[in-house]
Amino acid sequence: MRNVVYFRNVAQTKRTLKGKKTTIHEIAKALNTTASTVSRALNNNPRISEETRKKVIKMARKLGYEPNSMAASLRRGHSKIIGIIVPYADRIFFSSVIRGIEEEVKKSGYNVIICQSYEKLENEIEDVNALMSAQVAGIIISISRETNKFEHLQKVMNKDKPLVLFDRTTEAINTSSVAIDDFQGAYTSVKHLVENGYKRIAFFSGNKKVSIFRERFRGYQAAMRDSNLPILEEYVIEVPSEVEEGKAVTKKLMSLQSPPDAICSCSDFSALGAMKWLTENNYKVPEEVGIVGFGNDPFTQYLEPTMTSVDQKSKDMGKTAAQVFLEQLEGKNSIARKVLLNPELVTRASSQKLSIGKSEV
Amino acid sequence: MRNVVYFRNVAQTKRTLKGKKTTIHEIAKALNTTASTVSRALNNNPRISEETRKKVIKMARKLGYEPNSMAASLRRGHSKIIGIIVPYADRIFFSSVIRGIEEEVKKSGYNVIICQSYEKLENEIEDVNALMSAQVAGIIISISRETNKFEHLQKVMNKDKPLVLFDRTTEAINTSSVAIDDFQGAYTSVKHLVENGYKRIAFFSGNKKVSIFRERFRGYQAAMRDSNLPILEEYVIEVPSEVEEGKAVTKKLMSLQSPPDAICSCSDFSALGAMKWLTENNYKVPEEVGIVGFGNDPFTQYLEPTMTSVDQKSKDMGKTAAQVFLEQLEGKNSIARKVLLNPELVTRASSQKLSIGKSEV
DNA sequence: TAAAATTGCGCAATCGTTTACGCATAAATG
DNA sequence: CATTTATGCGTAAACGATTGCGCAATTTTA
Repeated sequence: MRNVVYFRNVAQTKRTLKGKKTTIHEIAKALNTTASTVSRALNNNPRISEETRKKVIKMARKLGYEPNSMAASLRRGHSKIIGIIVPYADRIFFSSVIRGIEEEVKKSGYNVIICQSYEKLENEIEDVNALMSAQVAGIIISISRETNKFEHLQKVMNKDKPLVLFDRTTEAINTSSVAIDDFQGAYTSVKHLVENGYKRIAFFSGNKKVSIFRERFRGYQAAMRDSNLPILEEYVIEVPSEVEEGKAVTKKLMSLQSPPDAICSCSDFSALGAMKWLTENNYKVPEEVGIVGFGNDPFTQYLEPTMTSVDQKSKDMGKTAAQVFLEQLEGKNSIARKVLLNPELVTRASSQKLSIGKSEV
Repeated sequence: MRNVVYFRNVAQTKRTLKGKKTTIHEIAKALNTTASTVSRALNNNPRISEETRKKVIKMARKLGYEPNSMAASLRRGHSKIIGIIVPYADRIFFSSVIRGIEEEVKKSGYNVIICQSYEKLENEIEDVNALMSAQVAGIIISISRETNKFEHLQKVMNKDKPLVLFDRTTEAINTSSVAIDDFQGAYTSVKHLVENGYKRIAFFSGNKKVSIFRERFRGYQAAMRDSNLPILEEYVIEVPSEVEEGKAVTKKLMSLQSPPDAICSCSDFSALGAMKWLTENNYKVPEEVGIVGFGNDPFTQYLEPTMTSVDQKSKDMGKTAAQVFLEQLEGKNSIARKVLLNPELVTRASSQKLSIGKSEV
């Protein structure tokens, strides 16, 4: 089952010019000075004359000097590398956050090293160890679903290294975090549905053990209450974030005596399942049933009808996490920050039975 | 425009236990031996007795020893970190490859550090420098569209560090690469369309300056020729990978005197544009026009109709790139390998006007 | 049983920087 | 003009591991 069509082996140019990598010592020797002067010149230390600095830089270039940041890091006690741990690096949400972080920290000369926990606590712990061993400047992490112990994270803090949680946060350790306001996300979704004339609004919940899902559920409850709508027990269902699950649940929901006329979901995928089942069974979306997803996965904009969804501001989240991290790193404040970002409801066709073209009631 | 709802500042526990990180020297002292013995014991050096090894490991654990891999790397001359450079880390294709690489190299104790070139040669060069400075073991890269000089990559090779290209490769430097067989991908797509009864097959090409697109075009040509179908000049169009572009081009195509009855696209997005325009204008897909995309982006499976597309084997590609890299690293062969993976045509509804339910003509 | 090989471990150099100290010389201050 | 203060740079000790070399003690081989 090797997926290889053909290998082609090409003789490779013998690498000859072994060129002994040049260090600051060579530069010093060439300039008849010492390594300390060179180091200082290269690091813009004010205690060096402009003249010397110029000469050093010139010679460095001439000799093709390339700094060894590992040696520097060893001496300094930490590197300019930031560890990131996510459950999966190829989920659009996480890869987008990663991109946001990378963009932001690069400005300050940092790089990021990526680890995946695959939702396993065990992997997460190993990753933390590997990162600490690599002497990262600190860690930015979205904890795995499984994580219920936090010694490994506490250890990071004990070493005085910045630790920033994002999206999947916890109150169990006292450190900075960045997340979206999940309550607000769900609240806005429901309000939007109400404004568009839907009244019997079902809720696809997530695992209530996870705080972000509890928050979203609270948002749903509050919005329903504020809209003077009843919260029916049979309308609130825990649905895994899968298309098929969404289909199955929708089928059940629609066979109730009094089926819902809208679905507010905690996941784009279960929302998609709902939409698929409905259209396959000749229900009109959004005319008969309105749908709002959560996550604003790219696919939502390509569906027919296009799907309204809550955007989680992933890139912003990355950027903000990076900022909080760097702030912590500069050591300005040893105070834990809890940042909540505003989610954005991206309204599309699936939730607007009224006034197609207009925006609100 | 700061997207912050509220900050909450929480007093942070004063970190007291400064605990002087323990090194192999402390372990040695505690055991009344030397650092070399400890180092050897910890690294499974055969020249150490099992008894001593046991004692060392026990003491290491007791003292909460954590290795400083930077010190080790400095001594060794390279770290156990692999640099990855991609145009964008949040594109599903790249993030998927990254995941594949990470999964594979982790087994050998390596970590990956991610850089983004944003399709700029300038960034790519800077990234290479940063990675070299960080003393990475080597680099795995998908070059930017802009990259037309290769000194920065040659430099990596000159330092005897493995360099592996993936997807976006080049013949300009003599190093290993992993890509899919783009010719085959397009060829199979067209053959599939022919087998499903389509004859007037248009081709959405990419930028012909890029080799992967040239290959795909060759695949299209060959398949048409092998099927005894004419290649009409007006059916071959260079279309940027955008939904709107796909729409516009399709509109033009369908207003030809003799419009195509199928579209083979080099991009899922332009293919989606085609499909959107067609359904919006009351053409039936796949009955009147068949469509095949390229990339197998996740959204293709959620469309209505579901879209046939060529899967680029991104995770496999990552895995393979990692394997080739590690092989190169072990230094077994200083021979450049050019690996081509087989793409996989994922057949769905958009390309099968015949025999819905059956598989072939 | 003498010679050779193996085992187990210590010594000390090394990887390439950074940085606390110290010491001149020059400039600023009173 | 005598003190400070500032400027510019060298000395040498880290940072924490790895490893070639050497030397006993033990085991194997002939």
